[in-house]
Amino acid sequence: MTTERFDPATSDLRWQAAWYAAQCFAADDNSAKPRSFVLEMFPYPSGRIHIGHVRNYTMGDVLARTKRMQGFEVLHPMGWDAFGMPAENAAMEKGVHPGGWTRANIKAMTEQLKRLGFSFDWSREISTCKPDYYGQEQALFLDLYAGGLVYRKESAVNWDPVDMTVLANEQVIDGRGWRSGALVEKRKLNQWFLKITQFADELLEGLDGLENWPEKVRTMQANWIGKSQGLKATFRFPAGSPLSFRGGAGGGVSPPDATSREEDRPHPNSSPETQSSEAQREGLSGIEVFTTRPDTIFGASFVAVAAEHPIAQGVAGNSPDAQAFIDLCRSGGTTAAELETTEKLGFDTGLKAVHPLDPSITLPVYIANFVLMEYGTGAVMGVPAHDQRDFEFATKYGLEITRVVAASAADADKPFAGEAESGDGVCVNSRFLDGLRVAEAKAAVIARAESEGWGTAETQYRLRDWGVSRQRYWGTPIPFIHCEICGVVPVPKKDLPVVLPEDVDFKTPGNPLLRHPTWKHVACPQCGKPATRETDTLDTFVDSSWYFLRFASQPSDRPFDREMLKKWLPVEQYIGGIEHAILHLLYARFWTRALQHIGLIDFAEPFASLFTQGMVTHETYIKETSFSPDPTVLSEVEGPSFSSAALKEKGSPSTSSGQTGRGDDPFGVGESISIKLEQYLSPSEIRKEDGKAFEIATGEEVKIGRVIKMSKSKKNVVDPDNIIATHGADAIRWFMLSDSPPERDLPWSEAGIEGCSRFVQRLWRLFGQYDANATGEDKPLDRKRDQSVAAATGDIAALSFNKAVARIYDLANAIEKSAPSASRSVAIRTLLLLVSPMMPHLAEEAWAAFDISGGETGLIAQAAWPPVDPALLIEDEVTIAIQVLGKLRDTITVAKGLSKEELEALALASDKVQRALDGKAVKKVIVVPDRLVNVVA
RNA sequence: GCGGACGUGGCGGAACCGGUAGACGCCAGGGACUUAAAAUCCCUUGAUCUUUGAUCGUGCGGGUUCGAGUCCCGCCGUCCGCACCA
Repeated sequence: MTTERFDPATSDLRWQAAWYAAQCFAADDNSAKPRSFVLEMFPYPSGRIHIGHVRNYTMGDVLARTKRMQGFEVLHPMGWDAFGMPAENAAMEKGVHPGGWTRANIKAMTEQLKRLGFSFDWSREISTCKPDYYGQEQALFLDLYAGGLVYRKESAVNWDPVDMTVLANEQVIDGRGWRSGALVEKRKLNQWFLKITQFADELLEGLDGLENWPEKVRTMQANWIGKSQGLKATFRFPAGSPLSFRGGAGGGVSPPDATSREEDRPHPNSSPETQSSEAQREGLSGIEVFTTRPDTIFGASFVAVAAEHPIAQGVAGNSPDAQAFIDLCRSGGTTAAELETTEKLGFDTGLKAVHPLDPSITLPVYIANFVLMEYGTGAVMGVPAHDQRDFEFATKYGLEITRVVAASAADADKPFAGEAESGDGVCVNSRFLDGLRVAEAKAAVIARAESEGWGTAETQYRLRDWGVSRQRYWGTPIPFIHCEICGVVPVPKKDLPVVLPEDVDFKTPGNPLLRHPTWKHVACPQCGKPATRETDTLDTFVDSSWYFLRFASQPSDRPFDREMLKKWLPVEQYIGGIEHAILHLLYARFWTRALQHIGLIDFAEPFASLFTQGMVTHETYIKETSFSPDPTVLSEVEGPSFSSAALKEKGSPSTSSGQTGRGDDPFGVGESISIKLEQYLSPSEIRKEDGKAFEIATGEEVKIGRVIKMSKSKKNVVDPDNIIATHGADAIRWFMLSDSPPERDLPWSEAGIEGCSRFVQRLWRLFGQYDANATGEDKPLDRKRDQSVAAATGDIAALSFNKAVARIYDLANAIEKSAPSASRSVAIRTLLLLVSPMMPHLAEEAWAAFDISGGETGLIAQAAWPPVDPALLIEDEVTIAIQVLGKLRDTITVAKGLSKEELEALALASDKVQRALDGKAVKKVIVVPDRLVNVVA
């Protein structure tokens, strides 16, 4: 072997094999050492590892390796989130089996991960698509069912009539299925739900204890749960004015939809069944509203209900105008931009509602387009003075705007500056509430409502129960059986796992489980009569809601070993992308609490610390081609096929202004039009020179675009395999840790990876200078060494890898500049240990090749982390900044620990200080020992 | 609209608790070595000026302080999340 250069191509594989042979990353359940569970979010086996994975797993690996060296028993596992739609799409497009496709991807990606030298305990590998995993998931699902946390109900879903499947909201684009392009229908299907709302409060309050989670994630989850407290109040209809639509000419519109709201979001701690009757009653005697501002109740000037509200439906039964208005509401868009500009519209039903605190006041009842059926009671009291939406509505329809909250009593009749005032203040024009602060008034109104029986304190959540049914093949079969006699019957645990049949076909759209000739036919476990299996499968987010438990223990006969979980859980450090801030992390928290609730585990929160890493970004390369269009092409430019092909119109006004320009002068009679086509080029098609980019094929300069997340459509992706082949695993790992703080985006660059590669070689040369027999002491280098260890250790613990990297560069620079000595050899050995978690292959190679191990046998992966001598951390000399009036004028290097008087004297003795003082009298001198002296003149 | 994060050289970014702004890396420039190139090594590198030194400089405007990138008040901008949530 030559020691001239480090050769990753051979070394990487050699040490990966050595680690495997020594089993040095297998976590010992029975170890007496302190434990650490380091976990990165497991990947979906899409086919190839991408650079984001590399960043994620490098961070976790550095942490895991460092912790091992520091004497921890580390659990650092890896697995596969292996169920999901891409496998089925591949099946449909390429005619391969989802299972075969997934397993092939797992195999390929496992090789890629191993090639990067990650210190995973592969003996604990999990694939969620294997029956030994999803079978235990079915068992847990049954346990949750037994614990009352699983229920079934009819619910509206997005149904793609072409693909014959349910689509998630994110998969519906402009009302069409993302794959088929078919108009999506709303369908009512019986679906399985998990009662996450029962834990809404717990999940919210639990966030306070998650101090080692990013504030951002905690905030996002809190917003998602969306707790708001207020009053649910009934505004009854006047006596003697029964609702005309009840049983009236309008065809007896009973309010069947009255139940829809409650069905969509069952209230915490109450079953869906009790809610519907409650809701039905509500439609009769009055209108139930929810408000977070009961203090403003005397400012109410109308009541508004949603278009889907039973009262609106009832009115529509008698009034074509009302029906037309409801239809209008439904046609409105729901995108942010549309909502921003949509005018508040209402339809006066002619109905009146009585103010609960003063029967002499009656309020008009409107159907309004801004009231949502899905939230609260689907009806609001309109208080224009203190709610912006109500304000706009009242302004449009000439309704009264009564101020009931003001800065002070003196402002009781202050006019409004064109908008509602939603802030704090004191109540005015509010009778018994006058003078109370908002918070006091809220309590007073609620108390009154409860004592008089027209309302109750109410907490509303934005969070809905978690619908887990998917009409898909490639997922965990929901372990239930439908029997005509016995109803819905759980599969007995002894019959688990309910295994997915392999012999399915994807030639026709829809769920293959539904069409399978035999699979779904079973005997009812209760009565033994012919019955059918549930053919829905579980949302894949269920799979990832408990996989961390399975990593800690994998008994074959139950989901986990409770005692083993006590040893390893919660996960000490979880690392993954911010894109999972809500769904995955909320579901995993819920699942953990649910398991604790039903008594299966002993902790409430799964992840003690969470770290969300930034994305890897890359600049884009844009080739602009101009051409003069003929009319047929121009018309195509407007079409979706063109605009979706990464094309933008820019530059010339006639093209960028689009429709308007075209209307009166379609093709720019007075000037020639050129359209700029923008086409993205991939980094491999580019050569860079002096900060400019050129297309290799043509030599033409191309525009360097924004640095953005790597994506196929922008072609700004780099393939980890190519980088490993060229530079080795350590260089790419080093790049992932360098420069950018790990929570921020990391811009990938060719120059950057080359720099990393050079540093790998530079370290190799430096390690080659190790001389076990060198003598002599180098005190400053000793100090530098210990300071570097102390700092880097802290930086790694804080996941500030970029800072640890800077410390390592710094130490390497210092060693290179130093003369041979025993200190230098110790420093080289220390440096090697410090970089070993980051560049493990180089470290092992040098450890062995240059005999740096110094008597320690075995791998550097098993060596001890370098110790720090606290005495060496203390400098004996310090550089003192000398300021005059806060401006730096001089620095002096003195022995540490000089007294204030000595420092003051030294500062005043400085020529530079005297020159800056220019004869002015010194008023006072501020001395910060061992830091600075500031002379104030 | 609500919530959150951020704003420092050509670039990525350092800077403990208010105490020498720009560590470390990249890019760039100059030099050494070489027949040459690569590789490597050394030096320079915030701006300006009258350059042994001075002035300015952490998005903008104020303030507190002996001293502010850091604290306070008011703006501007960028990014992210949520959104007619009553």
